[in-house]
Amino acid sequence: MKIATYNINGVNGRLPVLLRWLKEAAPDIVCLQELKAPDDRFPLKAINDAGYEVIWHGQKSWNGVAILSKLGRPLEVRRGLPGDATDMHSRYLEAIIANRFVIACIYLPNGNPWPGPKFDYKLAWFKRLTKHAKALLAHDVPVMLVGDFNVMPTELDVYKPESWVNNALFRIEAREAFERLMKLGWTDAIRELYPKERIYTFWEYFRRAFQRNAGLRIDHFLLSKHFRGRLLSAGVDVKVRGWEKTSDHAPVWIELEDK
DNA sequence: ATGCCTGCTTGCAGCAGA
Repeated sequence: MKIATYNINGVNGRLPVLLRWLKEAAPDIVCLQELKAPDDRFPLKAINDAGYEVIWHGQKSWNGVAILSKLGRPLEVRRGLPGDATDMHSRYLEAIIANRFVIACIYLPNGNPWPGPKFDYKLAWFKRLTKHAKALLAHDVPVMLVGDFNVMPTELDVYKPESWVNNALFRIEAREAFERLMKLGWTDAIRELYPKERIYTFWEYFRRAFQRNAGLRIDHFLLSKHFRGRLLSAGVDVKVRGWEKTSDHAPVWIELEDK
């Protein structure tokens, strides 16, 4: 079973890229972030025609998440992260896949500029996520948190760490929040298989970042202990970042042994 | 320190992204 995450940066503007990648990579499950479209502008027919059932939570202009599946329609269990009824951003969607596991599609706030209210919102969101993640783990069923966490966990995840220390994606408070989440018992799937390699999932549009491989690793798969021993492979479809009209993120994927 | 690019908007310049 192949599961992917892809910050698409505009699901309609990038639709040709998305469809081409879906056809080539053929993942069974896909978490999308940054749809940048309201619910009624989601390209449902194109996604269905590509062979996927889908649930989505859109929003005008910004944010928006979706879960695509070839294994039957995802059974939605939650839209929106609990803990703040006033938070209207579409950043969290949780579903059960094929009665086998829970998947949470996550688009964690960017948080820039630091310092400021956006950074405070990021940390607050992180705190809510960690609390909810703890509750999820308490159910003792297979669960994974998948998506754009907008955090580089370590210096290995940044092409030039010293120039990012005051950026919301790499501020120590954000890294510590990520670590607190991880300490609940999650496995970072990419790092599990590649503990020491420089692996990036995002490259800025400017400064010829992609050509220079000046990238960041901010899209992650966090797996509960139930998946131990089932992680077969993982990777980043880097070439997609080089396509015309592409997102600034590349798709990231893992392959799990079927059970 | 800022902008670099890019998508989105009851758009045409400003915001957000990372």
